[in-house]
Amino acid sequence: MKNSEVVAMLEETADLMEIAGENPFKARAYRRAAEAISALREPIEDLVKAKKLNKVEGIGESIARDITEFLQRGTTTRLEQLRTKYPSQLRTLLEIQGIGPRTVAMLYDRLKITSVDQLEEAAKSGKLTKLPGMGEQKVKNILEGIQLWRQHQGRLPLYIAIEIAERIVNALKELPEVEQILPAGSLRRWKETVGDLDILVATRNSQPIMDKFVSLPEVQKVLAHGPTKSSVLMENNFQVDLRAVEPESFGAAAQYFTGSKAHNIALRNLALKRGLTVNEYGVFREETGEKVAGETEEGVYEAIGLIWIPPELREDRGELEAAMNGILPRLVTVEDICGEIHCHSKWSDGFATVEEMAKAAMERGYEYVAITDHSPPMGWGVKPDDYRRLIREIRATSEKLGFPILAGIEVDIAPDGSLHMDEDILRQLDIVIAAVHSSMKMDIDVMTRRITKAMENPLVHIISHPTGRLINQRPPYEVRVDTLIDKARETGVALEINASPERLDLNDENARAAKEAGAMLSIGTDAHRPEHLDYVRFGVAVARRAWCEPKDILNTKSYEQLVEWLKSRR
DNA sequence: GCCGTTTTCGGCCCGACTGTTTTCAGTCG
Repeated sequence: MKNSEVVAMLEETADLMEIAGENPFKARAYRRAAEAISALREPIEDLVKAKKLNKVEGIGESIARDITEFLQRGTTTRLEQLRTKYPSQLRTLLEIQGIGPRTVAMLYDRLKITSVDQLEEAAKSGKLTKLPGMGEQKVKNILEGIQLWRQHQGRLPLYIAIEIAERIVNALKELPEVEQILPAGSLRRWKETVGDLDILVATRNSQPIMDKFVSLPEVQKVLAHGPTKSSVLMENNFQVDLRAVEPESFGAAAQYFTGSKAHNIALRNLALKRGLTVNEYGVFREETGEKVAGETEEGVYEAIGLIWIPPELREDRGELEAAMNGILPRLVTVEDICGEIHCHSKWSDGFATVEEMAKAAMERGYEYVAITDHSPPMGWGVKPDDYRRLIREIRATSEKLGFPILAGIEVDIAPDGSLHMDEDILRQLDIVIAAVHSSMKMDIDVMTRRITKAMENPLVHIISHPTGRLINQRPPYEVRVDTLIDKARETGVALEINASPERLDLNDENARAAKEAGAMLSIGTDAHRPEHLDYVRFGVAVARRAWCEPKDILNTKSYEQLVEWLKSRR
């Protein structure tokens, strides 16, 4: 039984409890338990066997009993009872904007509506307006919500959301009323996908800003238009919220709207223990109502006895405890990166010459670049004889430019774990990156062995995009990441954080596990054009979300240190 | 249902917006 199945059970229980109108705090307890389980790194069955289940914060006697029963029977008595009152397919209705658990329950109790189709039918036939609290406008909103639900696109990849955010920020900051403007939310935390965008402005006169915002040309629909908050849908139904606050509250609002939700709840609870309440306007003493912070984010954290926490860490994954003890990591930055160590040239599937890629690295202030073109059997892979010529070109270009260019390769790992390139060539190369590009539907153990075998090869320095996922396009192949991490620590092979924005592979959680295990990580952009070198910011973001410091990242090393490290593998 | 450096009972994050309400419930983030 996978942990994710337990999470699904807990979430279904929580949803049905809310629909059934049970004590909302009970439902929240189930939701918190679901979050706790999904953050677990070990199989939940191990915890049950060790009788450590209720050691997990948020899981008490009762939920522990549910989980144990679920592992034995595949369901729980509680869930079965809830399902007799309200069928589980009602949960789909909760996905429609504007419909919550109270409405779902009423729709079912009064009209036996269980599906989106039935809801649409009832809305169109006028049955809904006969229900309490249902007016014409609400029915209209429900119909629109259904339409949106049908064409729902899900979360946008970070790099696309960033472009949208930058466009909006640039348009709004022209207004003289805007004193400060900041995209907050999961975008500011550099989460790999963004569900919606929260933009914050500091102003003393919000109306002109709100009016301009809701009438931006890209806006498809206005969901809300008030003096402190407006919400719109952009193309692809991407929701953008704009919030306005007074400058005195900007820090508190930035903190609040950056989230994550879990971080904020934990922060508020911590504040309450110290007699303080926190909201988006500031930090206040509970007794007197006196405001003690709010203008800056640093001040908000300081008032609660914490040092400022970088947004990338705000996921309630231990950052509050660390900040309380003043031991937050000194997170790696783009400026710490000394060179690009994964990119391609025209020799394989890139679009620029070796020289153009090297110049792009020089322009970015790097100390070095590694050209790592593909091997066969990739269709565009460089054949062994050509690779010898490529190495000569790299050496000559490096000399001509007076700039260190490492000769490298991104060599394909065959299904049996061998490498698709002649060994004498691999020996001549300064840096060897190995990666899986084919036969991705293997058994998990075979795939794990395939990659660990490549790691055992002393010619290999780095494993690129270790899980093969493409965000919103392709799930990771089945592989035991924990085993790869163990092998990385054992062999000294680095695991890559591939910074290509569609990959971000390793992801933040796996990268953090690797960091904590003491494995080396590298950040490579996998650039196929000079401008792709700028993807480094996405790779650094993953590393920061993984709590990485400069020492954890291979290419924060100087050229000399890197060469020494590469040679030590041989 | 969970939890405890005030508590084993009584709290649980909290404010804005909308649409329906004559003062508030539901939803959302």
